Amino acid sequence: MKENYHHGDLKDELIKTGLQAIQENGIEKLSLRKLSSMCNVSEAAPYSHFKNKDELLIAMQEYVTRQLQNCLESAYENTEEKHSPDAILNMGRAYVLFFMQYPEYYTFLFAQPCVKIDLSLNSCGDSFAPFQYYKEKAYLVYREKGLSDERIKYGIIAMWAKVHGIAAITSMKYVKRDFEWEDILEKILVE
Amino acid sequence: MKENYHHGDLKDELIKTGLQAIQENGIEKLSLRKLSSMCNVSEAAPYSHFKNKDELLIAMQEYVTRQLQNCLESAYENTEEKHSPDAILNMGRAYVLFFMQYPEYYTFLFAQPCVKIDLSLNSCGDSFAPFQYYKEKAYLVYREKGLSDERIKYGIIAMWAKVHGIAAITSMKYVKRDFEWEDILEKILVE
DNA sequence: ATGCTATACTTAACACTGTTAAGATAGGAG
DNA sequence: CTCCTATCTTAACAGTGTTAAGTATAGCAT
Repeated sequence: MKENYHHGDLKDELIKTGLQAIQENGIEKLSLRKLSSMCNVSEAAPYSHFKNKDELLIAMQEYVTRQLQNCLESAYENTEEKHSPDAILNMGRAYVLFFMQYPEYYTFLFAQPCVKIDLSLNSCGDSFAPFQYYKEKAYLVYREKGLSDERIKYGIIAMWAKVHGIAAITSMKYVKRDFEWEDILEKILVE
Repeated sequence: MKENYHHGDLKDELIKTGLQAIQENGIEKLSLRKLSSMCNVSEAAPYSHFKNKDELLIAMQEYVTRQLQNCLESAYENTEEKHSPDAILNMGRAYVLFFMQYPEYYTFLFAQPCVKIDLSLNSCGDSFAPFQYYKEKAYLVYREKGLSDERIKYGIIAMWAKVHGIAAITSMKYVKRDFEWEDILEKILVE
């Protein structure tokens, strides 16, 4: 029977239902065994597709990171003047909004010891892709302004700190919903 | 024997050696049983002092929060002109430095579902004490400048976002050590 | 079609986790 | 001294990640 053996798409289903479970109950409530039974599969089945739980979590993180990346890209593509500060603001909005839509993702992405985030300006390797993308686009904006490389570097990191800071705060539990993050973002991001 | 029964100070020792363990290996590697054996005590001993593991973690979080609070207070007390922007900058430095000294504390404090952080301006209840303190002192600074209450409110939250953002980034694993957070903080915090 | 083989799965077991129930100990109050 | 209460121990439970050994199936070669 196809019911039992050869699920066909278990690897993907583990990632997707795992992320579903995280959205609902947070990363801490997710166990490999519960996830397995959600997929109608025995407890050891995931080990055919992932070396261990961490490898599955990394795959899930990569999936989320790609989603976030897509949000940033479409935010950038939808700005008319791509070299204007609007580009930075729009991406910032997208970044914050992403973690407001999926508050559990913030902890999942950044509190787990898997994702590598590199903040040096000249990093191109295994950096956090959304920041990499953000950096490149922001560079174009700041360059248009005629800023020195030194100032651009500081500007980019400062911008990242502000955007990421708002995201960190908004995705915290017990943060009141009347938090006017969008106004604040506009005020501190555009200078 | 005093060796076995009536440890005498177990509650405090659990908190302190627990935090020691977190500093070294992070919150994820800390188990109640290992912690118990570190304190030369059986696995069920902590339950005489805490209802469950979460209650112990909350006590540990409160301990760390008090430490952080002390850092902020002495940073404020050590600024000559208490109503100048220097006060805000000094507290920001203290905040970031705290999480650079104990990088594991950031995840422990903010990724755990225990600490409540309330961001509305008029909150006085179970808010995050360091932010509460930060808010009060910053209010005095902004008031000195003659800003409107509306602008003060935004200013404070924006400031908090920037400081907390830098702290979030610096305490991430894989963040290069050449991250000039102090320069950046000075540039984005003083306006 | 048959048989082979690699892949995907199951079952059973292991060590470890948090937690609880029951009982043992010790220090202090009467 | 006796009893009481707080503090601790031992033993057990269910749940966790992980591994070893075995089973089933799909796809391939023959």
